[in-house]
Amino acid sequence: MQLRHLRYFVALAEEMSFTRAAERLHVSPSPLSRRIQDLEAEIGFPLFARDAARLSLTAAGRVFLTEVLDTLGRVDHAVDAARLAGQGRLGRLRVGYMPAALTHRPSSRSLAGSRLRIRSWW
Amino acid sequence: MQLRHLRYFVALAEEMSFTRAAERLHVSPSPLSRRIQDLEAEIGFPLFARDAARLSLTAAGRVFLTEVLDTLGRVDHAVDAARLAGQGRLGRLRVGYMPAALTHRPSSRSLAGSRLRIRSWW
DNA sequence: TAAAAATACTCCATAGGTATTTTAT
DNA sequence: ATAAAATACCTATGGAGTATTTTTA
Repeated sequence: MQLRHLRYFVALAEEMSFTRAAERLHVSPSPLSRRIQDLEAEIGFPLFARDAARLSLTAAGRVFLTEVLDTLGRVDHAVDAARLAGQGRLGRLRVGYMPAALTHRPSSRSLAGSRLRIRSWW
Repeated sequence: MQLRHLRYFVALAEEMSFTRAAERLHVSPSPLSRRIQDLEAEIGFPLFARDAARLSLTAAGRVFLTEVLDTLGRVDHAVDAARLAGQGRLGRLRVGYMPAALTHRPSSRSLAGSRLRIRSWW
């Protein structure tokens, strides 16, 4: 499986038309059709239902779309985060659990000495 | 960028040797070397430092490794989740915020009628 | 000098384009 | 009959293998 296949899938799922999705991807409908078939063959189940000339996502396809959108977003994020780290603008991020933060907003003072800043709260 | 490149990167980052990583990937060291170069050229910054015949990850490379491992895990998860959905064994998952759950374990009764079950708690 | 990585060169697999056929409206 | 998708066929690009060179310990 290649990222290209996933991007083709997203375009088709969002456009729901091989013709329009192909335009958006700057390829002709033919390779798009085959890449989608390749993808479905590889994962072993259909992502689209082609019955009655109307394209629709299968139940599996709907879940796959959600997951794939998340995955593609993370690919971009991986590059961004690595670039920032390379520029020294991002260190290791430690994620912890802070019971008091569930009810009280931490003071800026408690973050002194780190590069962390409070950007949002509820 | 292709998933293949990311898998090659992970293998090399974990083995820290083109020779060993190539074995693990069942390819020869030559294409591995070029795919890594391709990847670095594409993202625009080096992931490995090759100085003094000793391979090491750059700061950017360390962050990229973390992010990419997460991404690759999500690709697998996307397929698994979609397959389950196709078999009718997974519906839409709604994630919410439940204040009481922060201090009290929800009763099984409160989940009656759904397919949700309590699998772990703290 | 030995071992590992990079490079040169060739071959093959995968992806894309165009033309054509099929299918449903 | 028309429009969209699938298929056939050919071409082109990207990836892999082998052989060779470079580099460093």
